[in-house]
Amino acid sequence: MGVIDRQCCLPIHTMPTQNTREKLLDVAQELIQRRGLNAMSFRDLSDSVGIRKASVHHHFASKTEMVDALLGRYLQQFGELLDEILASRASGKTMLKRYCDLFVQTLSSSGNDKGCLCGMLMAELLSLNDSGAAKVRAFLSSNTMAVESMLARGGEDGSLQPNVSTKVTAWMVLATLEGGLLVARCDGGHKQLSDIASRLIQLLAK
Amino acid sequence: MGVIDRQCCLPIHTMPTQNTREKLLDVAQELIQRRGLNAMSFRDLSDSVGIRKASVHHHFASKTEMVDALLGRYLQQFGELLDEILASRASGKTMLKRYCDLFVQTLSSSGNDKGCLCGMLMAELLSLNDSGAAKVRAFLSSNTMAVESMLARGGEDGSLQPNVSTKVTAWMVLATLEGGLLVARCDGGHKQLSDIASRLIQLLAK
DNA sequence: ACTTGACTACCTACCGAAAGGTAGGTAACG
DNA sequence: CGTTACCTACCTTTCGGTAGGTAGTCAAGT
Repeated sequence: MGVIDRQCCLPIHTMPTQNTREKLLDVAQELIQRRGLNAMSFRDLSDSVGIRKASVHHHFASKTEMVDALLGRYLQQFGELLDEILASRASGKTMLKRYCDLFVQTLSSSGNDKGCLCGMLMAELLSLNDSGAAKVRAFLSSNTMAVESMLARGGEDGSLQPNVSTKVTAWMVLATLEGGLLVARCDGGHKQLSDIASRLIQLLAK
Repeated sequence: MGVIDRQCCLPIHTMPTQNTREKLLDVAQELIQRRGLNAMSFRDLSDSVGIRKASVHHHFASKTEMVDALLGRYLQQFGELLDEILASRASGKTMLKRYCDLFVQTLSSSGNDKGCLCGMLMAELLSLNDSGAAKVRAFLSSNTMAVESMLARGGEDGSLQPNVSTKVTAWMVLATLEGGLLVARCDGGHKQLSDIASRLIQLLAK
């Protein structure tokens, strides 16, 4: 009762546990997407959330464990976005457009500053533990599977070339978007990524 | 005369100055391509080359200055490779294949471990100084210009679609290769990147 | 021919800051 | 009374970077 949080002026102990943990993950994700894993520290997290650095260890025993937890959450959230697209009755081409928009929005909603979480971590793969690296690979796998479905759908409904429904093409689409995000982030911004995605779809359609 | 280098058993002062500096850049490039900029330290460099950490500062005043010098060297070397491809009398499609091979070879010659130097640094862009960031952008610019030339050439000689000779398509090609390198490095290796590149060229050709 | 002084390429020893992480305590909740 | 969510205080290691010294090279001056 008498103890007041200096930051938000609400009684500390009335705040649900999950909030701080989720906030830490939010900040961690933000920082990794902007600066990269090795340019982010526990001090950055604790300062942003308003707790002490040591208290972060109450939620995550180590940095690698935190990244692992972050990847778990991210995989689930991204999986839901993929399912949402795949569950619609849109054409394959429209699905692919919506999928590309996920990447464009990452850039346009952040002042052209954020990369893909897994894209950043792919570059810093050797700083991850086995579980973290496996989750990054799981991200790649679930994405290519989703894209493959879209390509197959597009081949059936006539919105995309029928013969592009291959695993390799799905990998190519993912590579283009991940690379495009990386490139556009440090050069032409979301407009550039949007152009790249349009050109990609155009090639797969005609 | 009497003073002997512990490492190579050659008189220290008969060894040309440039060697140590170049060796440091070699090791730095290797480490950045494998682990990333922020996972590499001056101690890593000095240990690999066989001098003391403080002596690295004799060659490079700071870490950012070292990365800047590394990027300068890399830009020049990569520029020569691009010129070599563009100066040949091959078809546009063949040129594009050779260009893609530059990325595939990075992976296949390193046990699927190395990424593109500028690809890694694009992810860690905020850890660079202004000059370094400018050089990364110069890398992107010179690459897209080169690819654009290849696409134009391919449009003329009939080996590629005539209407793909746009800046946007060149950006797309670069994005696919940078992203493909990133993806293949942590999943399917050089074979996967080779497949992605083949599929890309196929789309641009037919 | 001999000395001088600038220069190069290292060295040892050290600095403050920041990193990830630990130990042990406290206050509220159920 | 145990659990949760924090705290202060402190640890070791590593980071980029600095100060100051030493041995050898080399060209100019006398």
